[in-house]
Amino acid sequence: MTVSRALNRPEIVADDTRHKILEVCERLNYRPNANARSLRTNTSHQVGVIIPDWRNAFWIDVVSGIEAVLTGAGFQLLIANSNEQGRREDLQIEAMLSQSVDGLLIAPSDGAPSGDSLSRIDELLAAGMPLVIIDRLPAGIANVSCVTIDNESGAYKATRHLLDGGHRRIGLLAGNINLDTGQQRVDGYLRGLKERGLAVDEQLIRTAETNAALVGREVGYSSTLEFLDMDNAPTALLCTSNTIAIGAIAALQERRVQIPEEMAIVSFGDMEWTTLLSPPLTVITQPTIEMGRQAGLMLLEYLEDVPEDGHKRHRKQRRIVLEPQLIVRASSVRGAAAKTIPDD
Amino acid sequence: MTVSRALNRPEIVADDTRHKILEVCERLNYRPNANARSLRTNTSHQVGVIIPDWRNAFWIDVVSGIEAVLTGAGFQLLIANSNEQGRREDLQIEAMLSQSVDGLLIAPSDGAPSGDSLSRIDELLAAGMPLVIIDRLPAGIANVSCVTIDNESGAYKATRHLLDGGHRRIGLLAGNINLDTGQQRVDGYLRGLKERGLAVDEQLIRTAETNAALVGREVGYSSTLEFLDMDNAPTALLCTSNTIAIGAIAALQERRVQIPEEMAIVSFGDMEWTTLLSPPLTVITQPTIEMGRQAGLMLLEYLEDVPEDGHKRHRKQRRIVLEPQLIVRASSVRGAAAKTIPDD
DNA sequence: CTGAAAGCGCTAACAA
DNA sequence: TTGTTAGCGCTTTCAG
Repeated sequence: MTVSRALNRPEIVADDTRHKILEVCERLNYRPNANARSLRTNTSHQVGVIIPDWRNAFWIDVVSGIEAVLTGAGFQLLIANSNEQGRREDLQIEAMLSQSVDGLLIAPSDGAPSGDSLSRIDELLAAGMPLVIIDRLPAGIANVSCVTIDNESGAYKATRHLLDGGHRRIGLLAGNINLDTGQQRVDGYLRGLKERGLAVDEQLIRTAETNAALVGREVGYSSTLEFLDMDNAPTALLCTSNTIAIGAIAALQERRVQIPEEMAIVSFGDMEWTTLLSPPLTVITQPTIEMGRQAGLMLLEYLEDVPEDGHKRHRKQRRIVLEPQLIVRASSVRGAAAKTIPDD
Repeated sequence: MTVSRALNRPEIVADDTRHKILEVCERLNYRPNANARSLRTNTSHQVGVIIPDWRNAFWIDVVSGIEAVLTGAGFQLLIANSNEQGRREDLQIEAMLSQSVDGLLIAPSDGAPSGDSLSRIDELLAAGMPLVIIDRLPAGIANVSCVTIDNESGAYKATRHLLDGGHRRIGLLAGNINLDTGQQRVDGYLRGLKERGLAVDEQLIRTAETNAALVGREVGYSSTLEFLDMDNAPTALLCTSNTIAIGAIAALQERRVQIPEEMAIVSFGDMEWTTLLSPPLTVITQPTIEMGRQAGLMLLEYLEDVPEDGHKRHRKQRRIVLEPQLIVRASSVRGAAAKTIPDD
């Protein structure tokens, strides 16, 4: 039918024909079938987004950034939660390919030591699928475009801030160091210590097996209790995630440890409630929404880079690293007013 | 090809043929095209979920509940965020129908006084589309299955709790009363007062135009300041949402008002951080995940009610109302230990 | 500018 | 048990 033309490129159809068609469509409540169109054109205007944990506000913010960019450009989002399980991530990639998504935004899960989904990601790249990796960059994959946050820098800033406050023993509640993001935070902490010529006490570094929220809380709680029981307890705590901080604060409150007098505390991730605590929490804010936006924009470039020549163009790989900021509040400084530390 | 058979109903295919087929599929990295299948079978194994604000943990929890049930049953979720805008909601329903989703789960937005999406919902029902409404039930629609929370009861429990604590002037920071949920919370508050024969002071009831998170915070903040400036200020606050509570607490802290001595506070919605506040926050917990689960299960019933007779079966409408619980913490009682008030 | 024909990848129905 | 045919609703190509 000419109907298709009228709907897709109205300009090449005679005015009155077009009006007639549109009117009839309206009356019949006609709705084009997206599946048929996708089948024919091999394009779906859908983009798959795979995140490891959507109960975590961090990821929701990232997705918000992605959404702002991508739905504005006419794409629909298919959002999947891998739950930090490589197997699930794999299945979800599979499902999205079946839906013939036009592109993919993936934050790789920490699971799957099998490396299964890593090789899948390589396959995707080889096949020319528009793909941008978010936040985490597993060691195994190369030549991929990504948007990440400089975790090393964030941890370094936080550590330096605590050292500047006179702390010499800083407990590090690191998350999952199997993740590059986790390891980088440890690195930043170590750099801070090294810069001041301080020795590293391995006992002050605690890690977790996974980034799952519940586990984070539990690890924050129990590790903090262990710290408090040490002969030579730390005087400051650096929590590498919000959930860890929640557990840590719960432990401190339970033991009636004064913050910041007896224990200073800094955490990754600013939340709406961090200013409500007594004292308000010093944090390293992560540009989550911005990370999503940038990743969306980057993907969009690939998406709009139409393969006119029949097959996938060879694309330049791009990397963006976003800088986190330290926001100093009372939890880490005696009598301090809140202020933002500018970037170096 | 017989391939289709081997993949979909392996049992009706000879063993060796099947093995051969599967092996070849593996080797070629074959992936069935979901669009083609949907086109042919008119079923997509996709379910659309439309929520008003995914930056709000409330809705994310609801979606988690839905996901647990539906992905377990082999359905993929299409999640859309209407941002409380009726127009967007409308477009999203439209888009989902285009994708030929098998069913729809909708939390209607408070926008669109046009009633446009209301009539759309009626259309969907008339067309026999499996549909379950979540959390909110706009006045205009009838004969629809839904899962909601008893907001009236929640507000009533909270009010009674405060009255039992000796409070006689309770400020109500109501959200958007254009929403049935908002109005019900006001009703529960009024019932509490009435039961004790107390007069209602309209000045103590503040409402907002929308449920957007930022607005909630702002309204909580400014209304609380106004309360504090009254000659006859309330001695207790009932916040109908978390975001409102955040604003209210910020205002109280700013004015150095002692909680609960000078102002008791109760809020809807338990969050991971509510116990970290000083004092910990008394809340009405809403069974969000359970609401999602129940809605998912309800939809699943419709989905599995296969239209063998060729067209949509006339289905019984069902309604589930979930009961919220009051968790008493120190923010509403002097020197109280935390405890849960059992249902009546 | 509009119509006709073919085919995207799949499955339902029927035939072998 | 397997192969064949047709057609889901759309767009593309080629004729009119």
